[in-house]
Amino acid sequence: MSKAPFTTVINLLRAEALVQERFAGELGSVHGLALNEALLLMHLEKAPLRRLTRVDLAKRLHASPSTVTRMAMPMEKTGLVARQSDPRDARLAYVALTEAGLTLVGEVRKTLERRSAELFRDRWSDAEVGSLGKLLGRITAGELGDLV
Amino acid sequence: MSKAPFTTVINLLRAEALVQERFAGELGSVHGLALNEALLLMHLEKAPLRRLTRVDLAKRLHASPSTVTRMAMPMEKTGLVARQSDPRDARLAYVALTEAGLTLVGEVRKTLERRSAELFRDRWSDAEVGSLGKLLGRITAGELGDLV
DNA sequence: CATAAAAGATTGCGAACGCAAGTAATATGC
DNA sequence: GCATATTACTTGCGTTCGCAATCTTTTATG
Repeated sequence: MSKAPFTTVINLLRAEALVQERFAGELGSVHGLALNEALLLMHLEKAPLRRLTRVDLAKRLHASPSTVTRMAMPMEKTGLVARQSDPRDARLAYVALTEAGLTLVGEVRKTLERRSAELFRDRWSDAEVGSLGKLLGRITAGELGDLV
Repeated sequence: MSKAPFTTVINLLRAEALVQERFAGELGSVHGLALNEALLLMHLEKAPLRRLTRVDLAKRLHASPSTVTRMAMPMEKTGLVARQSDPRDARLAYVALTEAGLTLVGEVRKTLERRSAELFRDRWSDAEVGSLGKLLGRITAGELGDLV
């Protein structure tokens, strides 16, 4: 019985923690966003009408619907998202990306792309980065909401 | 300018979230531990005298010292860890693994190994799992506290 | 040797989160 | 057609966490 899967999972947890603390700082000071808020905006950007219901967002963010409700509240106040209702189903409350949100998410994406490149700048070949990304993608294969 | 690094980072975040929600449930119901608590015990297990100061634990867990203080409190009550002081430096308050903690962490490790194997059981070759683990390990290369 | 600086640990405070319960609207079954 | 179940969302409550301030102890500096 090999321990390779266990090692891989442990390394995954550690790598994610490192990335999170590397990215959170600049994301907050430059754009005033938490990492989860940035992901929320990026999911909206990729959604068909640039809007998603709270449960759909929750699934994509691996969060609870209540968390999404509370995350959307301040972002609605600052005008990044807007609340939309569905005329055919009054239960639905879409979180919709506004123009301001669309502008911001573009800048956020640039920041994240630059930071991501820095993460692999030393001692990583393009092939290695690509291979890692591909393997990681297979773990979440089948999930909806591709952010890239 | 390629977007491969960005894609890799996004996939890393998503994969970690998936793993966390896959593992947390069983870890809590079977062993009564959160994932972070399990990692804390495993770090102690690998430490020289099976004990670490709170700041050392904080670095290994990517958490703040105050978080470690608060995490250790209930685990001390349940007898998994014990508080030890250093006769040569009265500032230090070690978190030391007890016999009960040592026993538990062994079972926890078995659970995590089994779950990890399940994660890659379908559609993954041994070589792929090994390659993924190796690449992830390079992200956190240089950090102390190997858990495997 | 005295004073300053640094390090480890703890606590108050506020922010973020999940769960469970509750409300409102739609879907399903007889 | 009406009762029941399901779905979407929200809110109360408790838990967890980081930051900043504080205290104690050790180390550095003059």
